[in-house]
Amino acid sequence: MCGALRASDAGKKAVLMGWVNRRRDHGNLLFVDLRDRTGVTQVVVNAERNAAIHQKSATLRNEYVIAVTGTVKLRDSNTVNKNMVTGEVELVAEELRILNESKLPPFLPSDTALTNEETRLKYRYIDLRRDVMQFNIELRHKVAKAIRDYLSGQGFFEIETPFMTRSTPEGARDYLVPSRVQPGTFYALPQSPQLFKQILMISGFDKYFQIVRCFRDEDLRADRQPEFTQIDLEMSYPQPERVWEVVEGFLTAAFAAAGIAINTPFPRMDYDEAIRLYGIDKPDMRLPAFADVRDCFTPENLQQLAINPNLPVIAIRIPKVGELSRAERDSIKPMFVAKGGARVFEDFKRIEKNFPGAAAEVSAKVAVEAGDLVVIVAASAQTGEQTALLPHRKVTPQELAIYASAGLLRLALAQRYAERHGILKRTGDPAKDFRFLWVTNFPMFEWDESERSWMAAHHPFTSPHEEDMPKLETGVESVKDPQSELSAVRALAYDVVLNGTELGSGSIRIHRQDVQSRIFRALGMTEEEAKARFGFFLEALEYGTPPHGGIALGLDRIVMILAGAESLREVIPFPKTARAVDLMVDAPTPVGEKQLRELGIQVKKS
RNA sequence: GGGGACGUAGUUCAGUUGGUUAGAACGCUGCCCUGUCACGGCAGAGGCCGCGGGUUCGAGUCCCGUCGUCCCCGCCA
Repeated sequence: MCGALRASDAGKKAVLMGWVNRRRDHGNLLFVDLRDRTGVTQVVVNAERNAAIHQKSATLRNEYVIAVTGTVKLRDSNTVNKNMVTGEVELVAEELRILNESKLPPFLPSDTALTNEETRLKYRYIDLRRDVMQFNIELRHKVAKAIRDYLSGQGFFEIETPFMTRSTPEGARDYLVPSRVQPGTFYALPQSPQLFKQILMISGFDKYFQIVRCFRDEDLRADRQPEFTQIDLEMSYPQPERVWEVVEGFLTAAFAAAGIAINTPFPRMDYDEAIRLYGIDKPDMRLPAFADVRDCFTPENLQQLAINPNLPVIAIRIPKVGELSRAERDSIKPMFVAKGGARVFEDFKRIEKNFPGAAAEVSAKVAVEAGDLVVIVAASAQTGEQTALLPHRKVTPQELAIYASAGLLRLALAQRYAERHGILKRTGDPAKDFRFLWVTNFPMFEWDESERSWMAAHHPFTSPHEEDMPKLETGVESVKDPQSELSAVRALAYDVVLNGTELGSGSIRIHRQDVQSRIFRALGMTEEEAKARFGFFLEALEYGTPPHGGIALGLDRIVMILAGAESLREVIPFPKTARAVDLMVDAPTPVGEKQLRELGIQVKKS
């Protein structure tokens, strides 16, 4: 291979095949950098030594595919290229075959400037030849293999589940596949193999995993593709800690495959605590938590600052930002996403000037050091009285609005000043800091204001905490009652978070049919509705279901972080654009009348 | 569904207040060159300024619409 030859190979015969990466023509002496996925080796063609090959080599162009037979030669010391692993040797061409010519590609794999994504995606096969993409795809393979090997070693079976399955319209929108044999009916592509893996537990395969494609018809983001790969696993009889142990085990193996050692066990944090300290359920632990500094101010201070004294006053500290100009400080307010009466009291300098006592206490509480940026987020004094909405939550909706606003600002500030403090820098930084975290004890239900109803926060197969079970028995009206005790039910659910990215989400499942029915009832589903949607599953639960639980992690996201990439598209060979289009194959497309007729489908002409 | 950024040569970009023939670098083509490695030198080709409409004596530049790519909010059990 083109990355294989070393000084120790000098004198040997070798055959290299690959692409012409670059050609340097010196007249009677010509160099060809020959590239394959392993690297680049310099081929030398000398007119004096072999006129026929020299003549042929003059016709070579970038991206031609060639085979070169020759002798490996140690380079003279003054011509060694220290930037190449093969730089101590070169291949002296004795035979040259042009295996295929190439049109001039729109961009070259060896280009240093990155072409726009539209062109890259249209000519993805050229783009994938670039060494970064070759590295990322190889990394993806290594990570997936390490996980497979680890889980197999732990006694897990990899078992396939159907791609053509049943639509269960909850959660994300389904991709649908029309049935020809039964016109008017549709399969759905799985959003996750959730019910199948639970049924595999009922079937006696007590440790299951699958590296599996999942599909969600929702709008895309840099870290969200409509089809994506999950490391899906389920096991019988686990405590949450046992699932976490397995995940920590395969992540250790996966990161080791990328040459990175990580520490286990991962720290754990309650959902409520994550909200209070970071304003988000997937905190980035590389940055300091924020602090409630309400007590640092006197009631008079708060009044003068027009801050609501009954709600948290959050101090955000971003380390090592350095002195900010007046203009920079003024620009903080516009980047703020305000929720529910939250405001930024951005000019901590002004607070220092006008309220030196309070400012000193705040500085002490958040442990300010020279060059740190401190921003205060609080509710304005006009915020209404705390309503009794969700009285059973530890964090009230008004408090949540402040925490969430502060959480968004914290990340926005950290990203803006990433270059200065170096903490969130993703690319080009070899010394990477990986902070894993288990977030646990999520609420079982979330209040959906538009539906005026409680919804399952994770999914309806998640087991509630044993001691919260009685709170499910609040009557049929409770699902429509924002003040019902449902708000206090905690789920045996957990997320694994890395540097502010949700890597995966799992739970201990419900294994008793009566509990499952109670959850459906609590969600306002009648027995008939539940039966119509999940009848097969409710029935299966009745035939000796072992306690079970599991998790699913996003493989693409893991590889993205390991690759230091900003987008999933950098670690997926054939990704889709923000409008869910494949620019290379040009999908989706309209289909012909005949195909539609066979499926019994009519398309509305617009 | 909403907000923002961008679209000029094959590629990455520049293009002033609306004003003559739209530029640079890389790439490409030809010629020269025996130690380069992002080789070098000389010469050259290459443009529907995303598309459509408008304003204007005159539009890459201003206005309206439209298409595409990217980022964010909503959405993602």
